[in-house]
Amino acid sequence: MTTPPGRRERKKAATRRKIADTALRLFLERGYDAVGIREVAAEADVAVTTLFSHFPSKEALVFEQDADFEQRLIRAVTDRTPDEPLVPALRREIHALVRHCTADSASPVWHMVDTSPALRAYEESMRLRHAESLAAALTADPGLARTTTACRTIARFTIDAYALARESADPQAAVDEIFRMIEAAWAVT
Amino acid sequence: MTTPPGRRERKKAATRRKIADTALRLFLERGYDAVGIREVAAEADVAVTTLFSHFPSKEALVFEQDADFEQRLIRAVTDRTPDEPLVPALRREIHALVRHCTADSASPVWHMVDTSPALRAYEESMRLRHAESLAAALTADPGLARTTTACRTIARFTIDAYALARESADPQAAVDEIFRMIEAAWAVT
DNA sequence: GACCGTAACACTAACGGTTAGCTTTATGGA
DNA sequence: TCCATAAAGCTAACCGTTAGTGTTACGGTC
Repeated sequence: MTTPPGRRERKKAATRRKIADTALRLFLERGYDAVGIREVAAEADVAVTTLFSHFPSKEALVFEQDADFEQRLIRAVTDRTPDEPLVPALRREIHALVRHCTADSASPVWHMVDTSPALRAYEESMRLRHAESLAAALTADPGLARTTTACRTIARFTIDAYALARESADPQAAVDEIFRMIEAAWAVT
Repeated sequence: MTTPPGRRERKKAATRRKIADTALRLFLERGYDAVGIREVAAEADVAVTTLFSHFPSKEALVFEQDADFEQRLIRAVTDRTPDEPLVPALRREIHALVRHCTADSASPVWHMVDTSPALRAYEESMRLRHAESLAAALTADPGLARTTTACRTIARFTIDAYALARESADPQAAVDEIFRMIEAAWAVT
């Protein structure tokens, strides 16, 4: 634990980043389906097996920051001030996440995701994992005191809000509209 | 429409059923991952290309009745009596669907689904399609008069209810609990 | 009843993602 | 200095899936 990132770990991180950057660049230049794994590996100057030791699948190359999304959601629950109610905290975080991924700079990536069935399917199963993590955080919060089913339901609804808002013409308004519904749903539990 | 299924169509249906039955039998006997497509095709005595002309993917072999699920959901909306409110109609249908797929006879299949990541991912993207169809039916219902976002939201929530209930220890109770939340969400739109 | 368009099926060969098995390199600690 | 081990590499395949190209047999038409 006394090791301020050693050379080994730095090299590993560099390899990982080089692979991800190369992959994203090629995908955006020529299309996700038109670029093969062998090509990404060659361009990043690594072996195919190395690529797969850093990323579990081709789709995962596109969702590199996967874990960030999950962490932010969970922190929105665990790091909120003791008197702040749950749903507004979730809404605030979803607002921020939607704003982040509908920003102009991120738009080419999301356009690519939206037009590739494989990427859409992968994203959806990712979101499911996030919903499960969020549900676990809700269940663990002693201030909430709801059933497991209620927690899992609100977690799913929250992820739904993100997904629906992202596809909406007016994402921020959609978040508000859906969260009014979530607020009501939470209130009856 | 005056054609009482000709021989051609009967043979096609027979081939389709033979493939699906063979696949399900092999999958249950030896595990989904342990049985390859070439093996299913050989056992059903068809060419691999024939198999893929009947089913779009290996996973689709397991979810043969896919379309039924979707149709039932939509009919629950369109075929309800003019004065019956929406949410109870949806709840009734989800109750029936959950009962159907948690029946003892269906349990081995669902256990297989639950233990195969590929099948779970496929099921989830199937449900998404169903949610979109349901949302379209809701949007088209002149008696509802809600925003597109509200319709899509309720459609997703309904699918969530199905998915969560199926995994719950007491599925019927879970449906009721989640639908109390959906009822409240619908009421505020 | 012969005839033709076509739907269903078959065969081969390949492509692209993914993995197993094994070797090589280089880093961090003893 | 030397060893254990993590990282990366190479080969060779497996598996789902598809394109390309016939071949058969059904169904409607003359």
